Formats: sequence, structure tokens, C-alpha cells
Amino acid sequence: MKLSHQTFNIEKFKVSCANCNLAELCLPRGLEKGDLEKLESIIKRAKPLQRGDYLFRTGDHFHAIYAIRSGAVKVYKTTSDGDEQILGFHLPGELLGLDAIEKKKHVCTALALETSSYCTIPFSRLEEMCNLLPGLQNQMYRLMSRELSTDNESLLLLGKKSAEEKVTTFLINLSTRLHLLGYSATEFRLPMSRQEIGNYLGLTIETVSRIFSRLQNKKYISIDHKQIQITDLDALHNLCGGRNGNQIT
Amino acid sequence: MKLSHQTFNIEKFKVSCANCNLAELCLPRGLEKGDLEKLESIIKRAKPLQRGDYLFRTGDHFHAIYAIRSGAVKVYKTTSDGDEQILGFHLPGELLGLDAIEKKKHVCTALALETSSYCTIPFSRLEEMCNLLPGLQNQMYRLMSRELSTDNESLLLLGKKSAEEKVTTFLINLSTRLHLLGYSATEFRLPMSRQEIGNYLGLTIETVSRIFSRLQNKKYISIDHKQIQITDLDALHNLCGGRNGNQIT
DNA sequence: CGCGTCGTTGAAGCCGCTCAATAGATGTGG
DNA sequence: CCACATCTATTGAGCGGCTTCAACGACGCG
Repeated sequence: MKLSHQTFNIEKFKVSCANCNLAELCLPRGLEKGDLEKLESIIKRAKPLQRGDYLFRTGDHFHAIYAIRSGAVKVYKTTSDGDEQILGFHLPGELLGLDAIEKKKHVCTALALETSSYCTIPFSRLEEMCNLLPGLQNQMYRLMSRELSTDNESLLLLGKKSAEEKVTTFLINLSTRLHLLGYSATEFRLPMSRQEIGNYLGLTIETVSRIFSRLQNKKYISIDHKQIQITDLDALHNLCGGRNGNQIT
Repeated sequence: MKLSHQTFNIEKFKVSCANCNLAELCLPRGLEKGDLEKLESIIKRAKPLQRGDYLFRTGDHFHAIYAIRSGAVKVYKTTSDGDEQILGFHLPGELLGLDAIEKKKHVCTALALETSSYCTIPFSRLEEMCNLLPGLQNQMYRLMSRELSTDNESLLLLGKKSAEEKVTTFLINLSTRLHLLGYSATEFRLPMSRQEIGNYLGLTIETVSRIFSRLQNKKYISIDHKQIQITDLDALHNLCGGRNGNQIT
């Protein structure tokens, strides 16, 4: 290897959707090799975010959408009286910022829950490229459509379900998404605090904590701080209100 | 007028986005006259729906999106145990069915709350046309982005707000949207039942009714069945939790 | 070690739900 | 036209799930 250390670092940040194991979940899905190279040419991979760093904030000028490559990011709105409502937690392969297209300004804030890497996709160039690559345009519609679907699932979650159903649905949803990424569906680390879970689900931190304890007493799960093990996935499914747990937001 | 009665009826259903007073709110927004004609060529205007008619149902094959021209439509999901969660009420100028693109199947049901007319826009032809008309493609992104934004507002509504805040936010939202359509912002007819309002807001019919009564006692509104008059819009705004009420779902 | 943050658990209170009764609106058939 | 049934909406009484308030333990960091 003749590359100097310096050069190597630059190489590390060069984009290669072709080699990215998330390609099938992300924007490149369904593109041919040649088209993939065109798409890569407009994508920039930036220095990873540290825990607590902002990806974008409410009011920021919108110029690009972002694809999470690793880590976890929370997206939230801040109300006039200062407190926040978390709208979703985003894992690798998911696109952020699509809701900012209309107003050309970000309407939410995105913050890294842990060290997270991401790709930046300038929107105006993406739009141009969609005109050239119908497959890419179709994938954009699909991804936006999917986000609409998952938002609808969230509405159902908040509107109809009890606290216990909310928490179990949340766990199963997370489990499903992690499994899709190749991780264990039954053993993982929660990237967010109880506070953040409660906020997302429209519950208090105490209620979340109590329900975790209750699920643990029933031997459905086992929790050590943020490390969680699902010991009876079927039982959890049954608590979700019959269906569901496959939403992706 | 030389047209026979027969001919006149056919003419009535011919599309003309150019003459549609909703054009600036709907898909044609921002298109030049020539491009508008191209768009019109793929749009079909169908016979109006009667109250209780379905526009589409969960599981239906997705082949087109729909634009409401008049009336009001509710969109809901049905849970496995049979009851429904209403996701939104749609007024003229709004697009329906965008959340079905990904799965190529409708994931919700859309039902007319009153006599409603609409346009049908075949999606595959729309996609082709977006490749030819960058302005149209941009408008599609904007409209989908806006729906994502309004879904987020709904999440905030369901997650953070009290029953009173939910109901007042709902009223102000409706008032704002009707005003945008050229109707009175302070006097209108609710196209949905108390039951449906409660379902949408995650409340029972009794709670909705009580809050309407309370708002009436405070002289903020005046209700006669479905006919509603807002007598103190500012007071309602203050009840919303400081901000908000500008979501469009 | 001391401090702050996070999470757990208990006790009490309140908001919204459930159950129930009633009235008004709507529709139907005689 | 009225009698009757049905559906929607309103209002009250009581209950329960979740929140609020509070105390305490565990962990991380200076």
C-alpha cells in the first residue's frame, strides 16, 4: 500500500454506493451500475457526527437531504413553550430532510444520539439527476411514499394505543428495523434515553420505566440500562394490539 | 348555446386545469400554459362520489392518485380488531393516495363524507410526464414534502396536546384551510360527525361534545349541530398551546 | 469523593374514559 | 300526518390509567 496516511483519510470519505451494504435499502436501490456511478458523483460523505451534534436545525436553509450510514439520529420539533416533540428515530439506510422540500427550510431538528456517519445529497442536483434516471426518480417517490406510510402508522400508534401497547410496539419496531440491517432482532442497545422514548410515544418517563419493569416481570424482556434482550417476541407481538410493529419511522 | 343537453353533460366532465380555481393549490401550480395542457391530457374527471362512496380501499391496486375538487373525504386505516383510525380529512385541492406508491397497493381507505368530485391522475403517466416537465416534478416533491410536514404536525398534536388543545387546534386548522379555499374562516359546516372528530383526535365522542359545550359557554364558538361559528378566533388560538393550527392534513 | 444525571418505584390526584340516561334529528311505514 | 325506530349528540356520575410529585439508588464525571 503506497498511499500515505493523509491520502488514506481522504479516500475513506470518498463515496461508494456500489460498495455500501445499505445500497439496497437506500436511494441507490434498483439502479444499474452505470447509473449508480452518476448518482455517486453528486453524493458527499462528510465527517461523522458526534453524540449531540446537529445534522440540521429548524429554520436552516434546505439544500440537501441526508442518508444515515451508521449510528442513530432523532428528529424533533420544538414548540413555542420550549419543549420538544420527537417525531422519529432514524437508523442507517434512512433518508432525512424530505419534509423540508416545500418550504426550502428545515422544519425539524435532527440530532445525533451517538456517533453517526451520513451522506449528503444536494437536492437540486438530485432533482436534475432524477430527470435523467427514471429509476432514481421512481425510488425517490417510493421512499417519500414509504415515509408517509410510516407516519400514518405512527398516528395510529399515538391515537389508538394504550401505554403498554405503545411501548411494546416501539420495541418490536426497533427490533424489526435492526434485524433488517443485519443485527440481532432480540438483543440490542437502545440508542435513546427513557426520556426520549416517552417523549416520542406521548408518555412520561415514569410510565415508560414502569412498563419496562412490568414486561421484565412477565419475562418478556430483560433490560440492563440501555441493553435490551427480548426473550418472548411472540408475547410482545400479542401485546401490540393484534397487529403492527412494522412501521419504519 | 348550440350544445345539446347530452353534449353539455359530457363537456362538464372534461378536465380543464386552466379553468380550475384550485389550480394554484393543486398539482398544476407553477406550470406554464403549454405544460398545463400536457398535464390535462392525462387527467380524468370522474362522476362525483356520493356520501359513503369509497374513493379507494385498503388493498386496492394502486394505479392513480386523486385530487379532490369539491366536497370532503376522510382517510382511515382499519385495525385487525375492526375499528378504524382516521388519519385525516381532505378538502378540495388536496392529493390523495401518495402513500400507496411504495407498495403499489392502497394502505388506507378513502371515503366521501359528502358529495365530492375529484380528478384521477394515472401515476405511471404522471411519472413519465414528470420527466418531461421539471416544474411538474418539482411540484410533486413539494406536495409530498408538504404532506410529510402536516403529518408531523399531527404527530405533535396527538402526542403532546390535551383534549381541549386538540379540539381547538382541529377547529382552527379547518378554519384556516377553508379560508384558503375562499370560504369564511369563522362560519362553516363540519363535514364530519363528532364520532369522526373524536376518532381522529384520539378522544371519545363524549369528550369532544363536552369540549364543544365548554367552548360555547366561554363564548368562543357557537354550534348548532354541524353548523359552527367561531366568535373569538384569538381566544381559540391561545388555547392551542401557544402556536400552531396551520397544519393542512 | 461529591455532584449531577438518569432511571426506578411509590403515593396521590386528575383528565379523559366508560356507562348510562335523555333529548333531538332523521327516516319509515301505516 | 303521526307513531315508532334508529341514529347522533349532549350531559351526568363514577372509575381507571396515566401523570404528577417525591424519594431514592445507580452510574459517570469532575
